[in-house]
Amino acid sequence: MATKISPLSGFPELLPEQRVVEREVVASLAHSFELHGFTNIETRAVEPVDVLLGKGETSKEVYLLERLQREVGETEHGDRTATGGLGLHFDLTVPFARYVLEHAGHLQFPFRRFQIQPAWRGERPQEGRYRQFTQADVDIVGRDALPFHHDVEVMRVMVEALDALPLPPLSFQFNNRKLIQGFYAGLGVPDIEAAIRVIDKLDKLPAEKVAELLVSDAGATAEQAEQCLALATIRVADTSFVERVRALGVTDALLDEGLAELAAVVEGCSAALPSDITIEANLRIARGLDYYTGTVVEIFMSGYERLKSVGGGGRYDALASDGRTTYPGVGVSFGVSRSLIPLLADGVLAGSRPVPSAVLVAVSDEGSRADSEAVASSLRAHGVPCEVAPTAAKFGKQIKTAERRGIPFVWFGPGSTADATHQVKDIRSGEQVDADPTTWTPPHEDLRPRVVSPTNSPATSNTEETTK
RNA sequence: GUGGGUAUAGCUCAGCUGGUAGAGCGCCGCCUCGUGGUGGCGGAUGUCGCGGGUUCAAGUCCCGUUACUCACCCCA
Repeated sequence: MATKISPLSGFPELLPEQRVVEREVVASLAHSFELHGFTNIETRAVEPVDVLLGKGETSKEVYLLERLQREVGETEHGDRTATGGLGLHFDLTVPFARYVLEHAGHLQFPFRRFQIQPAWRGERPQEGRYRQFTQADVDIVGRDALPFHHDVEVMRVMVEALDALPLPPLSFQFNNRKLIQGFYAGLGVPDIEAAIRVIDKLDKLPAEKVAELLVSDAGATAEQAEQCLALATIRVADTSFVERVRALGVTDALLDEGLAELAAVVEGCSAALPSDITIEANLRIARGLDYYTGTVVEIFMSGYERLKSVGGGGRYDALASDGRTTYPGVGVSFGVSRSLIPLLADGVLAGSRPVPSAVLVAVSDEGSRADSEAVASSLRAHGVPCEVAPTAAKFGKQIKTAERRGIPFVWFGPGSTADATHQVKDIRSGEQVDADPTTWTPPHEDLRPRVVSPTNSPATSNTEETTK
């Protein structure tokens, strides 16, 4: 009795041609991170529930693990949360914090690592929001202290890593928690935390409504609310925000520190290579998560603003703590699934072919299959991915087989050609030439499947326009 | 979790006021007896999501259910 097969909402699966894109992107990210000396780790898929729920983000819909065969003493429901039940991690930061504590004795600090793994959240799926998704995190964590220059460094690494990807133009929007907190403190806003949460709603609520909430929730005066909004509307692509903030007339030591840090981050990231990536100071960026203590960033993708951020992160002075030692960290995360799956669905990105083979070696008749296998071995010996035709069908059919699989070349051995030579045919152009199986190699761009942009969507044409 | 929409061939979908299922694309074959793509001709494929009800008769109407999907909420 066959079980009914149907898609599972929120658990996307890619076809081979799309998977080419994801693999290419992941490989490129890993390469970029490694260029900067970040080491890779992979943490287990599960964490104890109390670890998962410890870090403020209690609203996450954690998937709990349950075995079909329960062990003696295990209860059916209810106290799993309290008694060390297991759950799938919902991000890579919480497992990383746990990993740092667990292995602190074996790590060198500052510890620089990247992690590209799936995470799971039981929330309602939507475009760009899945129940299983892959993200790429890069972080630096120190013991007791982590100098500020690492904030600049890690953000720059992500700018460079994303700049190397074939994505629509991205925008990194930075802010600094010290700047906001210092400003609010200097201004005399009674409940700074509440004020930050309210300001974070600026893109959903109109300014007047936010001003009202600042008064009602954060205890601000109307004048203070106005000043908070004035701060939040500052958004510039250089360090001129410093003067604009000063012009608001608030003075505070923490504010000064935040201004200096944000300026350093904006300057440091802008100094990276020429690119399609926009760097901005956007003083309304707050990030709801309350463990951020300094630099904060959100990343947006041109043409895909509806996805909200495709990445984000920042500084957390207490990423992890074992009671005696505190481990501050700074890092940023990029949503691989969130950004790639919509781009694949829209045809903005695609794989050049669904199979690795660059060559299909034709088979004249089943009696000579070994000859074809030998040709394939010669090609593989110098790194040309290839496969042998599945049947000794008519050559026209074998060529069609190659075409359907996106394989650009068909190889004909001596037994198949009029003058008994080895020949290779580019089935796109139809050109067929003599070739030596021990040395022939396809053009570099045909050697491996690669990422292509099949449609001229708004997102990709923006790429051309914004290139200076 | 709340509200809306949808469910028919591998894919995209049509199928009116009920009368035992269709198109395009794709696929296979032939025209062309070992070098594809264009063209022509021919062919195969469906428990019409699932369960129940009304009816002489249900893809179509009613009820239920499941899945998918969109919006709200929240985030990568």
